[in-house]
Amino acid sequence: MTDGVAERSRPRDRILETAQDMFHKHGIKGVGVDAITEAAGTNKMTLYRHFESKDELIIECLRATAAKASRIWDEFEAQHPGDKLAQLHAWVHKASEMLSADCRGCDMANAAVELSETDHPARRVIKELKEAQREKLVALCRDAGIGQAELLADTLSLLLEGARVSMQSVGSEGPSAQFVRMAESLIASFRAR
Amino acid sequence: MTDGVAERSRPRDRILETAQDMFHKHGIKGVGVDAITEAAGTNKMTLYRHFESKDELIIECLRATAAKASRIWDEFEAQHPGDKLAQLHAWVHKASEMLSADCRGCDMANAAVELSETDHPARRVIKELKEAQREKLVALCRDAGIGQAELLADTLSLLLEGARVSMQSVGSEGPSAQFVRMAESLIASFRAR
DNA sequence: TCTGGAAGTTACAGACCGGTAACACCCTAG
DNA sequence: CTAGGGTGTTACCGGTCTGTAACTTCCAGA
Repeated sequence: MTDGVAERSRPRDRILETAQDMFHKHGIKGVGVDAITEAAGTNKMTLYRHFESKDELIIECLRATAAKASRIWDEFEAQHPGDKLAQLHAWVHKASEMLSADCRGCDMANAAVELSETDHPARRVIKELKEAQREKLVALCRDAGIGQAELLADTLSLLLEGARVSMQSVGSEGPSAQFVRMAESLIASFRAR
Repeated sequence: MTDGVAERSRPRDRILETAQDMFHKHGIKGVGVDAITEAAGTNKMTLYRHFESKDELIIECLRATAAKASRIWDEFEAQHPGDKLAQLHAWVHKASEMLSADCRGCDMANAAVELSETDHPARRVIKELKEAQREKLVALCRDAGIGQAELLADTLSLLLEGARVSMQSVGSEGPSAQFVRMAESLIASFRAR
């Protein structure tokens, strides 16, 4: 009984995609490898032929998620070629879209919360990927002609990160409902300097 | 071999305090009841005589944590009686203090991330406690004479929530390092309106 | 001193976890 | 047609988890 994800692609790809989805929905510690392989229409042995451990699978999932996010940035560039300020507004808009009612937040941040062991191999990967995303946002702000680009980028980052975690504790009617308004007025005030 | 927490208080109190500490440090799913009772200098049977399940213990821990946070607000009032604006700045200062290097974030937010089951009994408690905290911050902003009190309170909430989760993924040198600066200039700009 | 309840101890049930071994199968490249 | 690699199947290992049963020990209050 294969589910929606289990198209006739290669087992490794099905496992990776299914694991991303299940880790996102149920958390990393909330889903076992048996459940992943079953949902992917395969079995545990095949998983362990392609990934040396569950931790490795977690890391690959995080990298894949980051790669998907990176593709969204390419869309911003395609939709507003050269117009960095428009791309920044597109970022705000896209971010607010992802704050839908059943939002489960950022996979990397959630993983950092769940994997509390300070020496967990996924932690350095999370840090690397998050730092890369931060650099991209800083560059976008800078190229959009904003003076204190780092400060704006960091503020927007914290607002989004906070909105995603707030949604999970108080729901979509909480503080996160005002995210767009906060972000837009922030950008306006930074531009006015 | 009793540890630091295991003073000669009653077992229930020791369990509650130890569980708070261990849930905070290692996460809810990262610590079992056996480990809690051992660290509390007691045993599993005693735990289950005082708490009907691990879920009940989790909920009691969250309530206790919220009660501790509430006591900090009393300190603000004691330190700056009647001066709500000073209390708001004290809130910012206290929040930044808690963003120390090994910060593990907000217990309620972390629990919401870990307990992904939508019908988990702790989720409604988390929502209630978080909404109460939000109301307190809104009231503080309003009493400090700020016009758009709800918006400021929600923005500060998201910034703090974001800072706490950001610390866990990128560390204390990330965006959260600018939290005080962001919060203070936010308050200033709201007061200028 | 006696007694009753709280707490400690040991053992266990039943489920799930990550990970592995041994073997059967199928499908494609040569 | 055949050989071999990728895949599926079943069973298993040792460990951990929440939760319970049955029993013993301790201690405070009458």
